[in-house]
This record gives sequence, structure tokens and C-alpha cells, in this order.
Amino acid sequence: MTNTEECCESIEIHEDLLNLVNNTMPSETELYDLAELFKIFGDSTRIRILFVLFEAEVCVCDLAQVLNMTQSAISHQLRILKQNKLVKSRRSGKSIFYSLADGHVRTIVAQGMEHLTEE
Amino acid sequence: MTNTEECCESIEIHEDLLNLVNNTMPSETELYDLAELFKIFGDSTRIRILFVLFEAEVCVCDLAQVLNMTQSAISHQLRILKQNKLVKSRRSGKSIFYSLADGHVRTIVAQGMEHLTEE
DNA sequence: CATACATATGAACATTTGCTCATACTTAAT
DNA sequence: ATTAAGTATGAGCAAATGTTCATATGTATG
Repeated sequence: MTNTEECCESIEIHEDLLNLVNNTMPSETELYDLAELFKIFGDSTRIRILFVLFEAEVCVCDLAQVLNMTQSAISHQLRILKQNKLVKSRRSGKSIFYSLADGHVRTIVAQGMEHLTEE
Repeated sequence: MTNTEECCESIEIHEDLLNLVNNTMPSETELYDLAELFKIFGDSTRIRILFVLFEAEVCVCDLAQVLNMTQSAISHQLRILKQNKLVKSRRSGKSIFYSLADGHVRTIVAQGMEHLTEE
């Protein structure tokens, strides 16, 4: 049950650390999902899509035009955003309108911006 | 100055959208930096490192041991975390101790967790 | 029904990314 | 000065990722 491996020539501290980590760290699944979530925000195309959706509900071709990108490229990214529940869609005639699905999206992006602007 | 391209067979809405986007969207550089920031959080190894650092200041070999990974792998990731100012380091003898550099890190991760747990 | 418009999707390709391995750097101890 | 411990780093490789291209699906209109 105790940790017998050595490291940095000290043992006790590591036991404490192991206990701390085992008690406070989320499960592997949660950690994986969390990383997956942030991965979504980690692409400038998707970030730009989100910033447009902060302002208005828009259709795919509008997004493509405003962001100066291929309709296909936008569609692929919208798929990812939708699969991860960051975005929802609504059909209106031939067009499909996308909008934010969650308030957390705004908060997370805002926190990221804060980190950047503060030095 | 006006947008002459067509899309979805409506023009006026697009002008409004364009104005909105041009006025509210951050610069290309900011958007890129923002995506780069989130990219850091978008890897489970780095997330796990951060969760350890939420609890304590630890040296590299401790991290490697607790997370059951190579010292080299951990070092590479710490380099990335440090370059992006999410983590700071302090030398003590042969060891180098790492700790959180910024309170935003906790907030951002917490927001991400919230998004996951709420449905 | 045929056509055009709006969107979605699969395959292919190039780029990026994270780990491993080997090795270099830094500090302390003998 | 040597040696060993702790850490950093570059090269190489496999896996993941984002875009393009071609094509399919869905919807309205004539």
C-alpha cells in the first residue's frame, strides 16, 4: 500500500503527495473529457465561429463568408462544436442556423481572454 | 465598402452581421493567442499536471512518478506550460519545483469542469 | 420531376502534436 | 575532478488534426 519507490531522495513527502493527488484528482474519464473540451477551444477557426455566435444566430454560409473560409471547412468545425454541445442548430428552409448552446462557453472564453490581457 | 457577395439570398442581414463581427471580434492575433492558450489545456497529461499543482508545489520527478510517466515526457509538457505562463519554477538544489503561475488557471479549469458536470 | 441552393460528409493530404530515446546541462557530494 | 542525481532538449516516429475536394443529402422552386 505504501510507496517504496524513491525519488529526490525523500520518501515521506511523496506519500503525502500521493494521498493528496489520489483524493483530489478527478477520475481518468473526467480528466480526459476535460481535455477534450478544451481541445475544442484550441483552434482559431472554432474560436472565431464562437465569437460570431456570441453576437448572433447565423447560418453556415454566413459564417463561411464572414470568416472567409470554405463552407465545407466551417461545416466540419460546426459538427465538432455541436457534438460537444457547445452549439445548437435550427433548420429554416434550406438554411441551418447555429447558435450558442451553453452559457459556459462565454465564461470560459472570457476567462481565457482575461488571462491573455493581464500581462 | 459594402458587401456585394450574395449568400442565402439575403443581403441586408449580412451587412449587419459583418458590422457586428467587425466591431466586436478581437484581432486575428488575439484570436490566435486565445486558441493557443486553450490548446494548452487540451491535453490530458497537461491537465493532470495542473491538477497536481492545484494541490502542491512539486518537482519534476515527483510529477513523473505520481502521474506514472517518463521524466522526459513530463519535462516536455512543463516546458510548454511554463512558456505559456501557466506554471512557474524554482530551483532547490538539484531539484526544480513547479507551481501554478496564475489564478486564472484554476478558474478556467473549474469552468470547464462545470460545463461537463452540468449534463 | 428537375434544378438550384444550403449543408453535411467521407477520403486524402499535409501539418501538428506528444511520446520515446539518447544525450546534454546543472548541481551536489565524494 | 569524478561521479551521480535531477532536469532539459533535440531528433525521430506514430497518432491526431484541419483543410480541401468530390460527392451526397435535404429543401424549396419552377
